[in-house]
Amino acid sequence: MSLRIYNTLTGKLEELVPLNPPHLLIYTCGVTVYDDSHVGHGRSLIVFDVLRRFLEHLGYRVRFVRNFTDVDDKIINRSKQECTDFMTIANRYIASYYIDMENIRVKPADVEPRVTEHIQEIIEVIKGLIEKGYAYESEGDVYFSVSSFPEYGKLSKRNVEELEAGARVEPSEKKKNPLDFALWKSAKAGEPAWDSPWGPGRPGWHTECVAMIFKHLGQTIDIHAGGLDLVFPHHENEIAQAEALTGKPFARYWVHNGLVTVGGQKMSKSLGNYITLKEVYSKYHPDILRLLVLFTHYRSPLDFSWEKMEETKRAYERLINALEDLELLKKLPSYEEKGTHPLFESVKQMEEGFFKALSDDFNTPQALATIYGLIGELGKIKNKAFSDGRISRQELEAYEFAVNSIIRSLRGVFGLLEDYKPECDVKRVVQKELEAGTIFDSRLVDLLVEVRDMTRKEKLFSVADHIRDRLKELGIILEDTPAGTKWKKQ
RNA sequence: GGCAACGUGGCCGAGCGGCUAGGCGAGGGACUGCAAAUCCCUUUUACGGCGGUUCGAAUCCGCCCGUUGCCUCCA
Repeated sequence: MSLRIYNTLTGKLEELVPLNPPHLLIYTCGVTVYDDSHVGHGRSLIVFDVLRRFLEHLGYRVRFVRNFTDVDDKIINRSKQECTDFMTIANRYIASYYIDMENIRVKPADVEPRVTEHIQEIIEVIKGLIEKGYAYESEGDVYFSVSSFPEYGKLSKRNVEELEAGARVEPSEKKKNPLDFALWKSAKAGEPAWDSPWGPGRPGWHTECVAMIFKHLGQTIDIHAGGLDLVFPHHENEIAQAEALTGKPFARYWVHNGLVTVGGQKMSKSLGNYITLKEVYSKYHPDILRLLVLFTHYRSPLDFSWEKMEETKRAYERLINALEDLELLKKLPSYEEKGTHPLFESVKQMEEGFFKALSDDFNTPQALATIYGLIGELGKIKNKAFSDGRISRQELEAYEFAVNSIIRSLRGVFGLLEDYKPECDVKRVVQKELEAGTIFDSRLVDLLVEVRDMTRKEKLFSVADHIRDRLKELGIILEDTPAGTKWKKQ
């Protein structure tokens, strides 16, 4: 199986053919570390994390690089506000980023380079561009000359004349052309600076990715990924520099994820409508954000709301219930039945559908639909077993087979259910909170459930209901099933 | 203004020439001591508007309307 994916460069769906199979080189533009990451960053990180896992699943030997922009105007401004140096700010938010990534279950990249550790490589790229006549020095700055690169605009489908007409770029007498962009910025007083052939200064934004890709991946990579808002000018400018310098294609496939909106408007720092990842995972299990992201096709806009988080949470609970119910079904008396259960075939179809959907432009919503189709079938088996008060061995085996298949698919590729263990999940969470001193011991809940079951057998329902009500006030939900009482948090 | 997307049933959201996507919500039923959970049934001209191509269009083409993104830093 291979992947057909939309390439921004060609505007078409294309079959992914790596340059040197089975090796696959992926670069994704990481974050600028001047503040906490928000849901918009989270979506991009989750999407490409899952894409990477899927490609690994397909058998590619993926080398995945994601950078940190750790020096730029916003970081410098922030450091001025706080009367500290830019590195303090960068290090603080890199640490914050790692906490976020752990909490939303995004795997670390194979290489996570920082701009400030690649100044020399960046200078080499700029020197090369000047030598070849694509860039020029001007009063300590260095600019890329857009008019020297005829293919400029090919990624974002713009032409230079239109850009010039609508240019909102501040006119600068240092530039020959308003569209020219800075490769090197001369240092102003009090700003971080590195020595260079053009005097002290720091790199412009777009060169860093080129230099880091050359160093860690090579001159031509397979996939270059990022948010849709990076297409222009960032990725356009990367292509111009890299291809001007090497004369080779820079990236074979350009993959961009759609943006996160709030009330239809782009989530962004400047609009102030952002929600940090920390706020999200302080309220919800990390899987729920992942599920929300994966329920939308990666190229569509995703409108974030807390209502949608609640909806997704309910959908997630339905999934978890279906998995957990295996343990309840095991407690029922079983009997022998002839033949193979048809569910085995459904599981096979689900798995095929799941991977087929992902192969078709990474259609995660379609892949989830196959999973939920199977969950419906599991519900039917459970319903029948509970009303019969028993289950056939064949059904139980088929159910377990299905559960294992769902877990394998969701855990391996989607990065969901990482901490899921049947029967232990809720208790583990409660135990964690116990250690934090915010809740009681799960063994005490077990005890109360046991006592309540005794009162129910004696038909002392008012006592049983009182226990259930009081536990509910404490955030513990009891559910009576034919196979016994189960409890969960919240 | 230029460029690029998008407009699907109560809401969200796949599909992109013929075959019930899926999720959430709502109503009814089964089950239950009562709940919860679960399943079943219903939500039976869903595809912005108007034309066109076709045996057949949500799906292709044209125009119009509306929303958004990019054109400045941005995942």
